[in-house]
Amino acid sequence: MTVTDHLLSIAEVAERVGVSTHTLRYYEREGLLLRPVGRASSTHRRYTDADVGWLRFLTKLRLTAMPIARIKEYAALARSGDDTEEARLELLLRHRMSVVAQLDEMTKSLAAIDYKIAGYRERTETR
Amino acid sequence: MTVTDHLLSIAEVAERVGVSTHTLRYYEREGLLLRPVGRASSTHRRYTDADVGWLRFLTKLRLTAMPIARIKEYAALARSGDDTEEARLELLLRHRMSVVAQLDEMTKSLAAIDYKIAGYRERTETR
DNA sequence: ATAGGACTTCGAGTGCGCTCGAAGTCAAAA
DNA sequence: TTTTGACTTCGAGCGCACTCGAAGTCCTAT
Repeated sequence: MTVTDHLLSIAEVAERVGVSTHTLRYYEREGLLLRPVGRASSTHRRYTDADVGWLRFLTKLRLTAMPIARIKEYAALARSGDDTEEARLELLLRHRMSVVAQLDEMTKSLAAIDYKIAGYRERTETR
Repeated sequence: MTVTDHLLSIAEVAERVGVSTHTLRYYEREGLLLRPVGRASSTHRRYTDADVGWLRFLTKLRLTAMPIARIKEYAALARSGDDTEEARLELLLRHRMSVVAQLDEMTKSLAAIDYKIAGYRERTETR
């Protein structure tokens, strides 16, 4: 918390991170955040830049199909201190394998789709 | 239907296509197939090579996150004859855009994950 | 001071894509 | 011929990740 911290409302964070305010509250309920979100006057949430940074990373994990439960594990490790760094690294490395596999499958599927498209193109343009 | 056709049971198709027999029946119920699956003795399904080919392509559409409903549209077009080829081409082209976008987002996410991994590596290996 | 809108919690509802189970039928091997 | 196990239909159930709505509270601008 330095002087340069912008504390953001939930709506501002939703816009910056690209999810709904409902989803932000859901993630918090599920224990996916690294620490309790600050509150203005003990009710309205106030997010730090660090919170936003983590949420942005979280959305990348989701985008690469990491289940909520796995992200929860990762967040729990991160909350448990520095001696869980190795475990976190291993978790990310395992996830990395899955992402590479997904990219590979998608790329192969794209090739099949392109092949089909080429077929239609031939028959459509020769008309 | 040539002499060289291997008619396959649902279990054999499930194995070849990489989905469960339950899923195969579900796809059929949902109207995702191009034509009625043949039957042995009017009960047990018998799939042709063409059926398997379509199912393989169908799984690639699913793998690239095309919703069941869109696949249903595509199959309906394909069933409606040759004059829907242009419409099918457009559908596939639109889907292609989405696949490319997904690949791009995934690749960017992978970069973020790799960046995080590199950070852990530094701190873990310098110990 | 007051109005209006953004925020709060909490539980319930939704949509998608399967996945399962029951109850029964069929067919290939011994 | 009998048995075993793969097949059939049908409707219901499930898991995931949100998404929504109700009912109430708080902040900001006028």
